[in-house]
Amino acid sequence: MSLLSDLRWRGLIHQTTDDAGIEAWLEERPRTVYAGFDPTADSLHVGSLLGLIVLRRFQQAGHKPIAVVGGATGMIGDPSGKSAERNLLSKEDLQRNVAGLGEQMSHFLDFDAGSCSAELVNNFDWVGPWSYLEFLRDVGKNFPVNVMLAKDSVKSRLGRNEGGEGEGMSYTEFSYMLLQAYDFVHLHEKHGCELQAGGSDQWGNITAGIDLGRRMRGVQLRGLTWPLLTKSDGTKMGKTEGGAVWLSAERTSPYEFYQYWINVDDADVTGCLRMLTELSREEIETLDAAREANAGQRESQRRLAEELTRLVHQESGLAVAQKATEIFFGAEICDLDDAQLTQIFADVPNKVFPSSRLTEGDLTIIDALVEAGLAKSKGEARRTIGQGGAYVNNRRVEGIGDCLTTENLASETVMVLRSGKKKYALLRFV
RNA sequence: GGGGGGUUACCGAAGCGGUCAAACGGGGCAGACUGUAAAUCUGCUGGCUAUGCCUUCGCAGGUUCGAAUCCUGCACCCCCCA
Repeated sequence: MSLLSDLRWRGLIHQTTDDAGIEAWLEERPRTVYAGFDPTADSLHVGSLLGLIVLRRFQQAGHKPIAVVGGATGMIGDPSGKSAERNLLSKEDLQRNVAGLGEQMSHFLDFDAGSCSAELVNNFDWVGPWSYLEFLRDVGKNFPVNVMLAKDSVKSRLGRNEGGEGEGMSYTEFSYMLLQAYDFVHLHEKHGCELQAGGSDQWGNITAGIDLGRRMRGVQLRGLTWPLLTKSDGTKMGKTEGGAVWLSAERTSPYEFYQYWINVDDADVTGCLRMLTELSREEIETLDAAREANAGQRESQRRLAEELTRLVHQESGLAVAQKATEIFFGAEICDLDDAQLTQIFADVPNKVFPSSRLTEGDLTIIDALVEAGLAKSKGEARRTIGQGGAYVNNRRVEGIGDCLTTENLASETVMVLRSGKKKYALLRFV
């Protein structure tokens, strides 16, 4: 199957500049494709995962991917899809963020693959040296304002302003598309890049680049967009109450990441499997059929979580996430050492006690629940235990007045206390 | 300025001298069920050194053996008349 028909089947094609010809054009010989990434944070999140995966697929099909980090454009702020003016980031913040993103991308793209090696570039490198006058003369000259005003990203902001709502748009944001358009021309010149891919909200910026290429250099560039990753209820994929789901283990632990995908709705899971994983069409169709027959099995979600966690956090991260899942959902805790427990429960509040309290029988489970913050008062702790909601190392506590002893240690110095289904605390005895 | 009504636990709302740590509903917590879903069902829901003790019904006093409940003053809110 050709790359493009695979992408189509996966639902990754929203629009192309050349529906009829682009498939053959891609089959003809290896091409160079680029996608941009916003350096608004030092880590990518699920929102930008799709871009990485699309580039990865292009590379697997023998094309050369270029990931552009918007060190320059990030200073301006892309108005596409935004209702209000963006806050500008400082140069230093951007530099740090760009470095962070590069590291993450290395897990998705192969930077050492001969002629189709991936490249990571920062558009600050070529935008920075421009002087304002030069830019206006060489680039700005090619942008008819009436065309710019017709772009959706601009029209919606101006329209809102007339109605008295929204904030309109600054000249700075208005200029954003010139910078991104010029990126495309630059990449064509220096890297032979002829195709820009992006989310569907990037269409206006992509076509601006194509127009600029034609005007400045008389070349034919191409564009392709993927649909925005949304859930069946219309909200964005990759958001939790706690904020975005990040790709860095520091911001979103492998366990949380794994859990996010395990919990994807039935209605959304097939789309995620197609768009985000590299499972074959046959495998995905088998999963779909299995899910329709017995949704409770949730094999689809499990595979999705597994594939993505492995891709983002490698085999080791997946193993930790799966072990943590097993434990967080009730498996009795045994045969683990301090280091493993500390890692699995890294996100859980922990409390240190002198070990003498264990040997002297000075620590009742009631006190432990209160001191570890799992109960607001001793009364509440008593109630929880009485109702069968307290667990030590995932084994239900039977006696209300019981004391903890060294017998209860799960490993050398650690004990795991739990209240209810999910509230955990780690007790460390030193 | 005059008259009336209100202020109860996380929220809403009963209670009108003892049986009130305070009905009921929501929320929250725990349990069962289940697909780590939705719905449903059950229990709990001020604190403690715990068959008892302490603190809570706008605030401060008072009456009474006994007050969330009665009286006085204060604060805030709502309505009606000027």
